[in-house]
Amino acid sequence: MTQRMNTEARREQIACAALGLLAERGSEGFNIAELAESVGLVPSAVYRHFEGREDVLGAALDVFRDRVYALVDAARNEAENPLMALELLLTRHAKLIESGGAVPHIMASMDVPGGRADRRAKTQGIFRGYVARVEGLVRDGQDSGQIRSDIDPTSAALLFAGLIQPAVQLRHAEGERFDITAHVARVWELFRRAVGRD
Amino acid sequence: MTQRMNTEARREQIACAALGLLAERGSEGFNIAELAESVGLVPSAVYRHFEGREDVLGAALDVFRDRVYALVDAARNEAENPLMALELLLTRHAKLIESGGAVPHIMASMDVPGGRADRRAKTQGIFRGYVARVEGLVRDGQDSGQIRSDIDPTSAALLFAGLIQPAVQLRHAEGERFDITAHVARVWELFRRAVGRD
DNA sequence: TCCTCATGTGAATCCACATTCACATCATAA
DNA sequence: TTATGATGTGAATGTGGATTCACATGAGGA
Repeated sequence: MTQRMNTEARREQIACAALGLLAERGSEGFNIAELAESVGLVPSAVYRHFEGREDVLGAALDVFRDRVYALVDAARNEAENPLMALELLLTRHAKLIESGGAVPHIMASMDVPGGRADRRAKTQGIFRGYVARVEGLVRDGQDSGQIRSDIDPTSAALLFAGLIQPAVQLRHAEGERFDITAHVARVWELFRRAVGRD
Repeated sequence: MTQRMNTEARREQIACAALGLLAERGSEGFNIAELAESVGLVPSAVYRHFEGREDVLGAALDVFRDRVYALVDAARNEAENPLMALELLLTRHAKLIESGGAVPHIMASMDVPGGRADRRAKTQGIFRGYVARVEGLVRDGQDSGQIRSDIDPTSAALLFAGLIQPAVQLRHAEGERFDITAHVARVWELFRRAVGRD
């Protein structure tokens, strides 16, 4: 038998693995059997820790939310000023995409229509929260004078989000041939010209 | 019995209906029973005209591709110059989103990972084609001097695509409360400042 | 040591769909 | 008018995957 674990640790482990599968296969291809195998369990064991498939997906999204928000907060804390925080955030997104990390990948493909209503609501909430945080950075940038004050912060935040989303798709289509780091560097210049105060 | 149709017309009708359902439910929620009902047929009748579910989805994506490309080409033909073509294209995307039209909706939520390999390849091909067309507009804009020539056309095209994608998500989350037309007008100004030659 | 509860297992079930099939019906051409 | 092929129908059938269940096992306390 597999090494036993208390349910709290197991839940966390399963949720993380689920996030990985979700990023890899999408919610359509996500299935319990593969999830169980990826953590060295038998499918039925998953039900010791979760109500069911939807519950697992919900937990995976919670992990996702925490990671995304942590990414923004880290960039905010580590950078010298709001504009540099945005740049740092952008390059970190790019790195995650390059390494196959789940976060921005899911953010981009976030099933707009798919899935149950409550799951949809959750993903949308996560996205709103992300945008709100970026919006906060934009406001700070406006206060510090780096970002033009006549710009609508929400628009700027959505523009920022849009710097990555299409790149993720293209990355998926082209694979290695599409250099996401270089792309991000270029669109960052465009973004700065769009919102910057020079 | 339902009114008979020759298989060509029926295929087209079914493919269009399938695209609608795809936009509404996503590929995860898409099912033959609902599709059949939406065109007034019984599920098994669908198999008179298609090999199976994947075949239907493929046909729906063909319709999708044609519509998207037609949208770009129309904007290109109707506008006076490349920059105005991009603006026209953007506002038309916005209108479609507002009216619940499927096109940009699917473009945004385009299952990056989900689905069978061949279906994925198809959606990616459509996206690449879209980007390539926008890229062509950008090049034209550079030739005509409206767009800075030191900009990478691919980057600009992806930035353009990114103007809409996040907006679609937010629109879905906020519903009517999010005024997509107004948003698009604002990000267009940002886009123009980013790529324009003034 | 023995009890008991939490966790893990393998073998059923269940279920939502896709898919198939034998038959009905209509259009049309001879 | 009748024969034939194309299209539609309803009732099976098949199937992948989620979920349940009876049982096994190991860890920790009495």
